Amino acid sequence: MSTARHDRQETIKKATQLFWEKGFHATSMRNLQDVIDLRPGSIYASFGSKEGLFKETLQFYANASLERLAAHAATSPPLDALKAFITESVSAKKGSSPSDMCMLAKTVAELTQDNAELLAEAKRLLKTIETAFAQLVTKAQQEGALDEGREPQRVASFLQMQLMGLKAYSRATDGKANIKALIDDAFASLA
Amino acid sequence: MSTARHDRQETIKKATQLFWEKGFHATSMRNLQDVIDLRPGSIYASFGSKEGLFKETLQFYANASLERLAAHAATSPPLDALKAFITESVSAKKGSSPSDMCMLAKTVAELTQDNAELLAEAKRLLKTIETAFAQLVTKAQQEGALDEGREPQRVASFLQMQLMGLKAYSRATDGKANIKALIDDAFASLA
DNA sequence: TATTATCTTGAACAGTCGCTCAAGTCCAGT
DNA sequence: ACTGGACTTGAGCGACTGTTCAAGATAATA
Repeated sequence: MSTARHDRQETIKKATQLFWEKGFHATSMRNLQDVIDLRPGSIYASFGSKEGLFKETLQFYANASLERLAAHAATSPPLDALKAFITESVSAKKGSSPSDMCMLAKTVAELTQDNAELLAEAKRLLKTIETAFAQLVTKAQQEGALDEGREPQRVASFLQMQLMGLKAYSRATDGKANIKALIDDAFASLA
Repeated sequence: MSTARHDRQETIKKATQLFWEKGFHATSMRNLQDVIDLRPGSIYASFGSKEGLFKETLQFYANASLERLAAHAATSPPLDALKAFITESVSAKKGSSPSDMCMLAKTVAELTQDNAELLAEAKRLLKTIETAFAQLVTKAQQEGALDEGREPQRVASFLQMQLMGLKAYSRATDGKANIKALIDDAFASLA
């Protein structure tokens, strides 16, 4: 039975914060040791390598995103849930989240085939989120809130692309741009 | 009376390729030495530091982008030029450019305040490109190709955001997604 | 309390990082 | 051909990288 003296989930959470802020390469194991308050031996016993730990933080991040989306979907109609999720993702208050970027998109941007497994994992998780989008779009169509002629997968692609663009753009402009207006423009084509 | 034995522009070009592909942190000075075929002493005499060289590659990249846009604008109506520029930027054949991402967006995604000057420079260059977009939008309005009610700056923001999203999304899906369709969707709201 | 199994520690490893500088190479002017 | 000055070279600097492992600390069982 696991009798670890440190909470694994809590460790992953702290590591996620740091990796999300600084990216994979700019985060050193010594940074991590300080932040998660564990010495190398423990980290390597738990996660095997820097890559192993990073992979778990990616999954942790994606999971948290899916849960946020599900929470919106539980209380709002599908389209409203999607818009609320995207708005919340993009316009999170400065400082409340480690980076203005989506951690998965940031990872895909940063890594190359030198870290093929991590790159593939980030792509896979993005696809998972997109699938969740597509399911909500389908639900919206069944409820009559959206034209049935549109292919759900294509709409989901469009939304995912928009979300990536909005977050990247928001970061590039220090959030000074009129993000709300951009989101409205983006959703206009769905109305 | 520059009598340098190596062409400075050519050096910057090669460095741009490498930085664009691997990003700032993952590119080591030893990688650079091999690719641009210069020893440390020469590099530091010419560029001062890794940061100094990177800064020049950012400017080189932005300049090349502006020139591409100008070339389209010289032979096509403004809106067509914009769409052509974006299409070309996003759907460049795999392998022809070092990364599927925009180098400036990639840099903004990667860097933090630990490299404040480089981060600021990348943001500034993105803004420069956006201004060029806005000028073309204004021209389109003067020629009657676009509703005058729209604020050019807002349209330019929207386009910049779309471009960032398209490139990031294209990278995340290995170009397997129907990018053409996404571009059409993006431009649809301007028609 | 003694024993055992598990978890944690931190010094140390080989390798790489960005960078410097004395020595060497090259070429223009005489 | 020779000299003077600009340019290039590459060994090597101190600091830092991801990682290992023998030794120590801790909790559970007897």
